[in-house]
Formats: sequence, structure tokens, C-alpha cells
Amino acid sequence: MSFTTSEENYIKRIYHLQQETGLVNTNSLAAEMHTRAASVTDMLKKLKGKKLLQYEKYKGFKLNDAGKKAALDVIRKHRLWEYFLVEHLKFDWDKVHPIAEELEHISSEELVLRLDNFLGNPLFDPHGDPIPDKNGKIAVVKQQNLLQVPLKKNLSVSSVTNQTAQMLDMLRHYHISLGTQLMVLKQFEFDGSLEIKVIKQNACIISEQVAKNVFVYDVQEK
Amino acid sequence: MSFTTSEENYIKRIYHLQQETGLVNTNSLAAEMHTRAASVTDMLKKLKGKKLLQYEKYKGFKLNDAGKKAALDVIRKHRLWEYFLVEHLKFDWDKVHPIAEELEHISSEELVLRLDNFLGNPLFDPHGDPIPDKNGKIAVVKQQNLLQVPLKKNLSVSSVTNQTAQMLDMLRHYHISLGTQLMVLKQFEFDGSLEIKVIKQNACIISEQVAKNVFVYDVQEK
DNA sequence: TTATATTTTTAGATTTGTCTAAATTATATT
DNA sequence: AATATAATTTAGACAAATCTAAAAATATAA
Repeated sequence: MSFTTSEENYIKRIYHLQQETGLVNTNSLAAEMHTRAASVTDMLKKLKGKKLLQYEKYKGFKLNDAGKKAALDVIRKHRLWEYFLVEHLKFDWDKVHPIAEELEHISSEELVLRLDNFLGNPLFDPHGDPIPDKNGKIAVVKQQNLLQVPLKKNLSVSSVTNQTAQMLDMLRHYHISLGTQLMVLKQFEFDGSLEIKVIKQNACIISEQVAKNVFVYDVQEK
Repeated sequence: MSFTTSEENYIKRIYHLQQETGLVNTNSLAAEMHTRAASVTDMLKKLKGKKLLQYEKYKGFKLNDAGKKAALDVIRKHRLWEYFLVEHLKFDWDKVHPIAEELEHISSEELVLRLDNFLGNPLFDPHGDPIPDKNGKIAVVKQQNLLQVPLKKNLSVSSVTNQTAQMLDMLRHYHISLGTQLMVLKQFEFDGSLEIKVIKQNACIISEQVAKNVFVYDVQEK
């Protein structure tokens, strides 16, 4: 089954709304889509016709399993492209969303698979949101910042908050980027700074301020 | 000025046709676009309205300078994406066209610039077609295969014909891919095989059969 | 040069996704 | 429970891109 760009955008929005509220109603979807309630009703009929939606007139609606899978496919593509834009094309993380909104509608399944492999099958996008796998499964790995994590455990960098130019410059210097494997060796009581070991690099020291903005997950769990 | 996907597809086709025939006529464009002459006429009016086209009813048509620039922007994007798909996602070169047909319509100018830099500002796509720069300029560098090229000259691999799995496997072994810099050191009279030196690699020997399928251009000229 | 064939354009219909305005259903209030 | 208000759907229209069928312009051939 394939979908138009417009259908995919509706499906994706419905998915996000129903994560919060269970049943979704016409007006809130219209607001999210920056469109009118009448347009939403038209699309709901179409999606119900394609058997993606549980929908009774005037009663609210939600995606069924097929609809959820369709949504997760789009979300997966969106987040993989965001990862590519930030990690390889060096976009600022706050600039990538509108571009990923276009790229997520490119249809080739093989493209997505190869992109995923090229990126190293990341579990999180640069904003820290989880990337569904090709079956729609979302990893149940929790992210922690470097201050919350046990010593000498193999970890993988999943996302970085406070993405200022200064911060990114510093991380680049330490060879730390998304997917980088590292471990925390020691925390100094004096100032809270950490000694960390980046895989294939010498050990180095980062401040507590940096540490609390770097999020990682346990490589084993993957 | 921005264009719809459909407009861009027409503009691109007209460009290619007028490269061959000067003036383009309605029926041949309809055939290329797999559509009907009536649809072409409709679009011609639209493109003339946007001042991209020289067009007199019943007299044929061609792109003006603005139209050519628009076409070259689309062609540039198409070929950069093809390069990415082959060189980084390891697609077979004969599978990438339909995917690039979608990717070429992603609108972000910054994306194209960054993609171009990420790829190393290639002059040719994997089929050997030249990639226009952001001003629409096409390099006037000629490609030659390794048998046609002078000894000890710095060269850059621009394209590879006969892209069989076996051939690609062999090139991978020698660390030769698009953009690789190399020079030919010697040709052996006995069997025509070449000794070549890939930058940052030891010298190695390739057969004449391989050599005639590897195309390069002079790095100085770039 | 007149008739015939080909090419191109026009006229009008169709599909998708949108809109406004009006009608319908559900919810809240007194 | 009756009425007012809010949410939702229907009806009908519009723009973009396509189509078919018919008309108009151009090219070709006897």
C-alpha cells in the first residue's frame, strides 16, 4: 500500500496526537495541520476507506494497526534523514526539521534500508527521539546524560542538548559525535568534571557542564 | 522563483530535448513525458506565464536563460543525489535513477550546497554525466579511460562503466571509487596491464580490461 | 492548388486536496 | 428538559494537473 504526501502527513499527525490523547478529534487535528475541520473530515473518509483508521462520524478517531505502521514508517524516515543532515551534512540540529519533512516522503524502501545501514542503524535522532526500526519497533533503551551513568560501561552517544556552536566545537575537538562509543572512567569530586575514554582515542577530561548535555545509551542493550 | 514538481519535470525534459534539436515540439515532449499533447500545451502556457519559455502557438518552443538555469538546478540535484546513492549508499548505478527523480525535487538550496561539499564537489555523476555547479556552469573537462591518459599525471576517477558486481568488488579491493586520485606509472607491453598508484596506497597492477572501463579527469583542470 | 494528413490547441470533464457557508449532531447550561 | 453553544459533517466551489474529443492551424501530396 502506498500513500500520497498529504495522506502521510495526516497519518503522522494523527499518530502523534493519539499518543497523547488516545482518541483524536477533528478540530485538534485541523489545528495541527493548519487546515480547516472540513478538510480533515474529507481526509478521514479517505483514510477510513484505506482501512487505516477507526472512525465513527462525530465520535472521534484513531489509527488501527495498519495505520500505526504507516505512521511509524514516515517517522522512521523523518528521523533517519535528520540524523543524516546533522551528522554528515553538518546542519544545525534546529534547521533540519523542514527539510526532513520533505525527505520523509521519498518512497523507496531500499533507500531507507541503505540509509539506515549507512548511518550505523542509530537508535535516536539528533533531538534524542527514538528511531523506529523497519518493523515499526521502537527501542526501549533509556538515555541518560554522562553524569547519571555508571563508570567503565560501554556507552553510545545518542543525542546532545544545548547544541551551541561553542558546544559542538568542543565535542568535535574530542571526536565525540552521534554514535560515538565511549566510557566514563572517573568523576572528580573537586569540580564534578569527568575523565572519559572515547573509543580509539586517548582518555580526556570534560567539564560537568558538558557532561550533563551529552546523552548516551548502553551498547549492550542494543 | 520556485516550481512545482510537475513544472520541474517539464523544464528538465525540455532542456534535454532542446540540447538535441534546438526548437522542441509538442508531440515529442508529450512522448518523453508519457502524457498527451493537450497536457503539454496546458503546461507550456504556464511556463510561458512564468517567463521561462520562448513559445509561439503552433511554432515550437525552447527555454530562455531563466528556464535553462531552472533546468540546470534540477539536473544538478539529480546528479548529486545519484552520486550519493552510488558512492555512499552503495546502490548499483543502474538502480538510482528513479530514486534521484524523487530526490531532485527537494527544495532546500542549503541542502544541495552541503550535499555537494559532503560529496567533495564531484564534476561527474556515476554515469559519467557532468554535474552543473550552483551557477549552472558545466565543467569542460574531458574524461578519458586509463589507457588514454599520459603517465605520471594526477588524475581523479569520474565514472566507471561495466559496473558488474565482479568489477566493483575488484575496484573496492584496490580502494578505487569515484573521486579517488591516482596516477598511471607504467603500461606493460606484454599484456597491456597498467601499474597505477592510488593516492595514499601502494602501487598496484590492473589489467587492460579494467583500465579501459575506468574514466578519469585531470585534477589540475578542476 | 486543392485535398488529405498531421500537429497542435481548445473546450469541457475528472481527480485530489483544499476552501466557505450551511446543516447536523453532540455537549453544556439554566 | 429545553435551549444555547460548540464540534463536526455536508454541499458546493475552486485550483492544479491531467484526460478525451473536437476544432483549428500547419504541412504534405496528388
